Amino acid sequence: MPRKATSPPSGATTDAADQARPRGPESGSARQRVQMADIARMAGVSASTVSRALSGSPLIPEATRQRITELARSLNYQINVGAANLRKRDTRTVGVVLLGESLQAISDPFILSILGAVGDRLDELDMSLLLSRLKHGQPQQLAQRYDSGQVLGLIVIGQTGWHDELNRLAARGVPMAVWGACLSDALYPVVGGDNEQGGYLAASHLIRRGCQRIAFFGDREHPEVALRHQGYQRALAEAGLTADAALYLPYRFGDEGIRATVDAWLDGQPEFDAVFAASDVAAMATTAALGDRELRVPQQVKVVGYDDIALAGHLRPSLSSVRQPAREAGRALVDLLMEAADGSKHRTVMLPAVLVERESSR
Amino acid sequence: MPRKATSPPSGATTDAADQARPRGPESGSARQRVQMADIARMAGVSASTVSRALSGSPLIPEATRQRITELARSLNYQINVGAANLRKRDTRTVGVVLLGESLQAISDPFILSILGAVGDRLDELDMSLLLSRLKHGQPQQLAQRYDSGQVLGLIVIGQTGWHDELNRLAARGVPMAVWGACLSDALYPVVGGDNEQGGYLAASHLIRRGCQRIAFFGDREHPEVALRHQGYQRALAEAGLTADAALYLPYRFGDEGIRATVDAWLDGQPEFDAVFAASDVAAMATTAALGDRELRVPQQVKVVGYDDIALAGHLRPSLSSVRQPAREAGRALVDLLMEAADGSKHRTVMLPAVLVERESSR
DNA sequence: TTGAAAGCGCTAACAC
DNA sequence: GTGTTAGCGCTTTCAA
Repeated sequence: MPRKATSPPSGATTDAADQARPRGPESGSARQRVQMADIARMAGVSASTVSRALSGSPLIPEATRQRITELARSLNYQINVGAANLRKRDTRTVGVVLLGESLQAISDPFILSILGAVGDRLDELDMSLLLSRLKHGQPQQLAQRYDSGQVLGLIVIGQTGWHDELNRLAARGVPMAVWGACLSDALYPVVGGDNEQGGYLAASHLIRRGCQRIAFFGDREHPEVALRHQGYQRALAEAGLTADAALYLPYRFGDEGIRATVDAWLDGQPEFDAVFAASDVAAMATTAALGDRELRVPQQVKVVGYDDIALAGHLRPSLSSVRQPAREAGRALVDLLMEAADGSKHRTVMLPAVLVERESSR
Repeated sequence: MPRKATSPPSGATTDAADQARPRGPESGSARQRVQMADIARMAGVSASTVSRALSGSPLIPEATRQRITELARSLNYQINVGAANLRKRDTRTVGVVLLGESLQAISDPFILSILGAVGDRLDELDMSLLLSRLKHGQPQQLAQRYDSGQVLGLIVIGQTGWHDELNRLAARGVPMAVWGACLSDALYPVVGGDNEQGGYLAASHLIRRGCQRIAFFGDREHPEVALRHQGYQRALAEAGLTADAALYLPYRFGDEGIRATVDAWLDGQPEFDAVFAASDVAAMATTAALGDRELRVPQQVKVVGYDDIALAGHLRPSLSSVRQPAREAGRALVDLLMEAADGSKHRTVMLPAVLVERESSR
């Protein structure tokens, strides 16, 4: 009986090999996957040869390589990544961890655009992305994400409240890269925007537009926001203005109750002519709250947000914002992680902040 | 020299075990991870015992288990998931694949909220999430995501243009669950909103508000959108209205040029008094375009979107929208996947559509 | 150029 | 209860 090259795993060559491979205990049906030994048998070579052929080893002559590659493709064979990783003591999977107050922290569009950019870069490098979120209160979970050996390192998005744990990991030699503020005592590689400059740009722009009493919405406990606030203060100082404590409204990123926070603040009848919010989501909530009180944006109150999320241009009025380059951020995070994995000394990447002027501050 | 129990992996018991484990070829430094054999040696038991203890086998007496667990914790030991998976021929990782026109499809907030919900559910079940995106033109890549053996199955978000490939996978017995429309010939488990009902709710609401010429923005080539359009038509028919072809504007989800599309349509001076958009992002772009032409929402034109993204309530005017329950969707997707992996017959989950009335259609 | 054999870190029969 | 042994699917010496 003729043996077709593309017949399912079975065409054995020796009696010993002829016995059916034991089926797994799974209840499923077609769980049987073709594996390297099958290819080897069908190609009449050893598994080593198949392995070498598939990995493009120069030891294998082109003709053989072609034949084996073709056979593998026709069987839809894919190397078992787990087994290969185990043997090679290596993996091309990166752990991406979203840190936040709650699991819903994923809701900020900007965080997502960074995630997307990291994913794009990993795709380019033919690497995989293992995603997880962590909320406060379980610092050791971060290490576990690495210690279980599934990933070559961690890309961490968000650092507030995790700085110490991140330093601990870095000290242990865990390869990683963090999106956040460049804290002076960070032992880990950081990618972040130029927050001080961003704050400065936003505030000086508003001042140039004639604003004198610029409110700041954002939590200075948050390292990135603290820097934006410094830039804001620098711009005020340059203009001979001083920051009024009554114009500082702290709120946390991802806070669902942002609208209520803003409303409560407005109830206090503060005197102000502009708002600089530390995120676009907050700026949107603010604009909505102002509108409900018949305060016109930008005529009566000018608003500038932060991040320049994709939707910012689709708002009415469109939202002025300080752009953070998510695409570059993603690339830099991956690249710094790879450097860390190679054992290079850690470095920091600061990305430029650019003010995008739109209607809300016109 | 005294040997502390918490000293790093070394404290050997026999001469043979005393030789240092070979270091990997990695250039990094502290790559040496503690592993089961180390724990075993230090606890004076065999690796099997450690394995059993750590996995909570009833064979191991509580005291021993405690002792081993404690030792493992003190060394920050984590089981090597890859090795365990290989041996158990099992994995607790799920592949989540975002399908889209481009890799940037991740930009729609609603897709993200589903991703978040899937992540939450997987967390609850102590499973991991391997994320990847796929653009059109490489159908076989979807299968590869599974065949490489890293995941127990796939959760696929988006189905437009992939239906055949999805059916092919399902026929092969690949465990999966898909977010999309419940197509009649789908061989795979689907979770989706009640799109027909959603379209009906939106349109009949607008009609009740006095609208007569309701434009529909969305691509009927897209199965979910086609259903929403059917519901829209049903509502019109009930009211004795007919859909005017001039009031149909197709656009693709994730299209960055949505604003331009809407502007071009408006340039044609269409006669309309309402817009029902198949996504909130499109509804936002539409509202902005209308505003730029001095068309007041909702006074002159009422707008209803779809998805009820978190930002919808923060807009000015706040956006009426048909809510799709992302949280339930995520849970259902994971649960259907688990059923599929268990070999159950595939079923379909349709989630209710709820109209959230806000200012844009008041 | 190729194959045999060892072994990555773990789990599960099977024996004791 | 516990240890010994075999082996998950692959890669890589080493020898031919």
